[in-house]
Amino acid sequence: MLEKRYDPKKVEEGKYDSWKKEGYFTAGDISKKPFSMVIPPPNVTGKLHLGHAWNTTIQDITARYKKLQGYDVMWLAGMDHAGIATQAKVEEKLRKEGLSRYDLGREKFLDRAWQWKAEYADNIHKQWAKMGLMLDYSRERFTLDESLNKAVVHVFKTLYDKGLIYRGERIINFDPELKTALSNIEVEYSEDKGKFYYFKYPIVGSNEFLVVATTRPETMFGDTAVFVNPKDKRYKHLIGKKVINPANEEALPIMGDEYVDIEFGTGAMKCTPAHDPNDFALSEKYNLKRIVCMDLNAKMNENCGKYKGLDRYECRDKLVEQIQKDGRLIKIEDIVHTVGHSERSHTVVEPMLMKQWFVKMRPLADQALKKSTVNFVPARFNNTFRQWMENVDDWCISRQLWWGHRIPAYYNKQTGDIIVSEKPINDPNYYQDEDVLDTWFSSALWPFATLGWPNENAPDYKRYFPNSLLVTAYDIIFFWVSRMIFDSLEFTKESPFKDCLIHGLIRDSQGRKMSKSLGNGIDPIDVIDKYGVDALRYFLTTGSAPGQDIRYIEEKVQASANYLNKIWNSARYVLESLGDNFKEVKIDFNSLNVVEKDILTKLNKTIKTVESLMDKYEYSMASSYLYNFVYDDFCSSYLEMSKVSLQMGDDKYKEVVKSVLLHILKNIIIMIYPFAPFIGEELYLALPEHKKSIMLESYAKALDIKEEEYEQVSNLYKMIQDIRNYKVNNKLAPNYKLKFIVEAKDVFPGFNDYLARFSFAKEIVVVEKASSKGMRYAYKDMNLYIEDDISKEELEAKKAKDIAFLKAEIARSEGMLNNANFVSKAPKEKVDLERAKLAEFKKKLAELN
RNA sequence: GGAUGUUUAGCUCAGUUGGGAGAGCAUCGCCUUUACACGGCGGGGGUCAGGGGUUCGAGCCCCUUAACAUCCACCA
Repeated sequence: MLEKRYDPKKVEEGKYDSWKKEGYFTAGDISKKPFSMVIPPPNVTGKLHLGHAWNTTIQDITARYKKLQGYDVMWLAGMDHAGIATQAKVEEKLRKEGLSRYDLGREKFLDRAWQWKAEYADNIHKQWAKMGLMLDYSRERFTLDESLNKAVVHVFKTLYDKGLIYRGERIINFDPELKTALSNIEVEYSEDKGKFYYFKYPIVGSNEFLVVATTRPETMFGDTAVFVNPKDKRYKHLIGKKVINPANEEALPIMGDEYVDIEFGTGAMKCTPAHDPNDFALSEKYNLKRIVCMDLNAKMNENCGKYKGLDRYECRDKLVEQIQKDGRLIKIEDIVHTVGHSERSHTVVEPMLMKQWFVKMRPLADQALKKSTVNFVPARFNNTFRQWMENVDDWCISRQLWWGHRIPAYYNKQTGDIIVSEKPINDPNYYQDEDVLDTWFSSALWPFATLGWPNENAPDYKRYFPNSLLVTAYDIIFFWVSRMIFDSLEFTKESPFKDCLIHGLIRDSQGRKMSKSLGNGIDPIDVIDKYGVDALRYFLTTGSAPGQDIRYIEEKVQASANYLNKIWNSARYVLESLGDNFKEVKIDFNSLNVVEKDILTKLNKTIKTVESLMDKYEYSMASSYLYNFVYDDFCSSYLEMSKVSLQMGDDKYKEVVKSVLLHILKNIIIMIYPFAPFIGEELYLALPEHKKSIMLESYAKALDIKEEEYEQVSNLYKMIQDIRNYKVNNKLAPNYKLKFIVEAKDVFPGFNDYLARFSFAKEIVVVEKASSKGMRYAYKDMNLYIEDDISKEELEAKKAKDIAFLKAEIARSEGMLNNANFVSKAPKEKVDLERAKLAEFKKKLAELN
């Protein structure tokens, strides 16, 4: 027998290990149709947060649902080496030991990184288990695995040979703290307070000077020109002359280009080709020198005279001081401008001219735009993807790190010639590039490289690629989804997955992003310990619209747990009702009483609706329909009715009622199970007949029955509600006994018993024509009179209220029906329905008068 | 500057081809009725952001305004 209370801890205990042990998570039943997903591999940097919990729960619901539907579900487990993030963590740990990575050297450092990985992978495995994820661990991959490296190297080489990967000198975003290049999307921009410095630049051969404003004086050592707009009347005459750079006294040409905004600043702009992408473009156009003035620690270099070795900001202060002493500082304004920060270290990135490896994006992006068949859900995210693809720049893929896939390029020590090779080159005349690839370069191959590709005959690749579904949050579309799409189309000639389900971000109760600095993060494990994992899963995946952000609200998790407790207790009632000698009988729908027919019909409709919504990944709406059925139709209505049904009729019918109860319960359990697998399994195993696990079941199936509306049953439910209402309004105790007269041609068998149970009736009389003066309630083809010492005023008040209501309805209905357009243009059913309503209202009104 | 989203009950949010506005929490009243007090029953509370349009009919479709949010681009 079930405990009185749903206790998540007890329910969850042992189940995950047993599922795993039984091999339920392992795909490979080739008699079934495949359904495949790959987990977005979490970084091996730390604990999983609520965002992961949300993302993986969506996938797990899908996996469990598809499995019950009869698919061979393959949900591949895996993790990401997360180059920058992990290396930063490992280095931080080393720093606490007083070491730097250079003290250890590459080999030993990587040993430490692998140790770190092992430790955190272990954490992640534990958290996945807690969440109940049916991941296929037999196929687990890590982005640095040998097999993935093979794919990475192959992709690199192929793209290089096609000219789609090149090594070139361009302005990249440099993270001075982590000392590596970043791609454009690893830079986050924010509105920061800064200063706008106005300096005098003396004009050569004149007493005049030009005022130039800058936010970054330290880059003045890299200036190679000053630009003005040729249409700018103030400066037009100066073009071709020279000015003195107040930082280093060098003469710079004054040049004209329409790029310069006349309105902005002073209209005169210093040009620093090696430290600004726009200036770089100008340098290409006018063939200007490019002077790098910082080293890889963001310290000033030998081009900066006495400032050499200073930190960039220190240099800025000292230089401004110097210029002020020289009398060339005009003013300093406070401004707010957007500044790029490293996504990982949050330091201000330095745009710098460097030699790096790039993926030439245009051809790949164009192909992706033309050929992608990925179906984004919700569809609007297709636009997000397309827009990014249409405007994408070349992708800087080299990182000055050690933790990652090392670039398979080898340089000739004498000539510097480059060989890109899939196999290591051991020739002593060559040395390998020191850099590694951007983490996303390998993640981009995840859907196929994990399945054995580039071996196109690998069994998993043939069976599970393209993937059926990918689930991720919208903030990862650029980093990952789009890159999987273009790599997949280039290398496999197919889109990597059929559907791409996009969800939002989880925020705190006030709508703020969860972050370490705010200290508003929530550990899923704490939530699970308090409310159970099923409640957390239910909260995360219900009650929100697809693609929207959600807020973490603890009360909602509590509410979810309460709902599960409700299901638990309804199961307890059903199972206790079955008794000891219960034998399930086949339900013959046509021989049932209407009350049973009514609930089975509602169940049927629920199953169909829920299944069609689940098929569309509309988990929130599916759960909402199920909730309404469980709460209103089953628990609040039928479950109470069944108590009467179980006392009616012969023993045979009792067994039928029990079988109906069991049928409903089983279907509820199956439908709630993908959302709440632990309680689902627990209740399933408590059923009198069951398989070894609910994981071996099939999904809920609707009965093949005629789905009618059972008016008499709805009348009964309405009647009960009216009687309860009557008692409350008249301050009568709920169990106060009253006499009822039911006016009806006939009522279904047991009608009086059902009504009596809920109304505590003193007496129920069913007549065809009543002459009662009691309070009257009207239903379709039925009236109810409550015999009581009711005052005349109350009766009159009720009657007046009823009349007013009916008159209003009649007016509304007539308004519609007198509208010739409505009658002629609206669908016939709607018009007929309205006519029927009007007739009913009129009839009732006539009866009242 | 470009794009997307949001605006519905006190709060947090659902609302799938347009056809009588819903949930959770909160609130008020009654009830320890034998599945459940993590409960039951009943109630109150909304000109669905404003304006215009299409339609017989609009929370839903179109236009427009406003506020908030997010992303992309630019910023000497």
